Amino acid sequence: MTIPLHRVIASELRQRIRAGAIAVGAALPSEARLCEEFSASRGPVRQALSALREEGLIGGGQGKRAVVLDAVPAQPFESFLSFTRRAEITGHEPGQRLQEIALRRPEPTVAAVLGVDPDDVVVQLVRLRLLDGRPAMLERMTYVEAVGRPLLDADLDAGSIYALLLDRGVDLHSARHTFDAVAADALDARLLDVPEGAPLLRERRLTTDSSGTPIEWSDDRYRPDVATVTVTNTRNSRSAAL
Amino acid sequence: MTIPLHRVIASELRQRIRAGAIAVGAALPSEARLCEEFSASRGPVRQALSALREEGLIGGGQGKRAVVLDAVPAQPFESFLSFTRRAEITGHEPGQRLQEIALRRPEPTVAAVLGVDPDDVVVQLVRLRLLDGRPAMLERMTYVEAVGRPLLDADLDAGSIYALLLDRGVDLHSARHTFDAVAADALDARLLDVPEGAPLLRERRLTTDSSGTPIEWSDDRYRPDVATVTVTNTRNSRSAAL
DNA sequence: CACAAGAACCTGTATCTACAAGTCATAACC
DNA sequence: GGTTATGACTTGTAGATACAGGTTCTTGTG
Repeated sequence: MTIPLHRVIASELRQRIRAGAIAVGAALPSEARLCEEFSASRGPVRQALSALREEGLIGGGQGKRAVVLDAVPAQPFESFLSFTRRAEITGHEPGQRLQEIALRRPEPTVAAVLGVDPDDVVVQLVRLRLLDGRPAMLERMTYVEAVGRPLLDADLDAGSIYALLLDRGVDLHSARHTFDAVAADALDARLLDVPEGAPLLRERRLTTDSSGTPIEWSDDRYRPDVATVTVTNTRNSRSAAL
Repeated sequence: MTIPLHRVIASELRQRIRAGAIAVGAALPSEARLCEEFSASRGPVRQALSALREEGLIGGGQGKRAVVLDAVPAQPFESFLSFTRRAEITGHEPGQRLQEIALRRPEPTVAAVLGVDPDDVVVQLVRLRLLDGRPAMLERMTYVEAVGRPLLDADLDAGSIYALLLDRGVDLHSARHTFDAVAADALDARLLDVPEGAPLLRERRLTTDSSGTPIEWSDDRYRPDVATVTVTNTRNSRSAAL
């Protein structure tokens, strides 16, 4: 399993930036230097720089050397999808309490979003997520039957559903997240321990496989004191992290 | 002013996808075909496909042809930054009412974020943004003096500050947006016409030039019924739009 | 000394070539 | 008939080369 050269270069540069070997505000070595250093042609070097640019780590312009904008990159795919990973990275103790899991026919709107027949069954679950033992987020998830059925037999208080699905070879490829603000309803208020009507950050998420077939639809509500979304965009790109 | 070939290819493909000439779920032509069609080598073609991938428009994998995931791309940089552009794209009539513009010394926290001395002056303004004549967003912006001073003489009820700054050659390059939910305070409630305590989507934004020097700090609060943030991420990338 | 011209350097764009590695449909085989 | 192998096709990676266009420092001139 050989790692592509452009990934090696990107990782190395990321590490130097994170470690402070190249300070924020300082310029990276020129492409020519990097080519020498890694014994590579300009192709892989530019691919690596392009990746860092997408992550919001570096900026620059034609004729100018690339400049370090930030030492902490937006986190990669897994951490964006997984509450558990995110908690680990930020040094908190993740936890969860399953409230309900059910096999039922979806509401028409949910069926439409997932692209399934309203007469087909789906797997729905409600789970309270904890950080260091305190309520942080309430998730209401709906899975298409093929993907969700194995969840009925799994220990969902144990850890990350995302990791579990990856283990089973489910092709989680892309996700569209929509964020807005809502007032806490009765269930939110009780489980998240906030007053009814308190502002919550809502994330609605549609996850699809690599051919675009929907797999999961979720409505997650965060206490705003424990989670924010961060999006970084430069002139030709965007990049985000929770 | 010649437009780079890879941009031409990307625009053309984007247009075909938006127009439905290539349906959602269908496969794009192979790279070899696109090379023939645009009389290009694989370089520009792959650059174009990579751009569409970043936007969440297409997906795919090694050996497989690229597949259309979505007909509506996350909008590019300008629209992410500019309320005015965004409104135009979505077919609404943007408007604004300047509440206040002032030259004053910043609070310590704001000074720290912008990297200016607390004894330096900054330009602060409060503006209510409207969609089709109805209150949609309240923005509280702080500019470093060099950039903000010209704003004192400009007609800020006329249109986009972003466009105005670009005209003056200000190097707006990248921005970091942080989203969360807050309860409306007294000023929010009065101007946005919502009850005090109602949930609002808050965007805090730090805009920098291409060398990473901060230019603007802003606290924008949206009525959640008029704005959501959408983030699309695929296995190796992230991309976002309001 | 100030300013302008030039050289050196850097990134952006594009082409051609070659091979590795994954997917898919067809054909041959048991 | 079902299963496996083969081959065509496709994308991913990497190299070498060339030139355009922007930035920056240096040098020479008024």
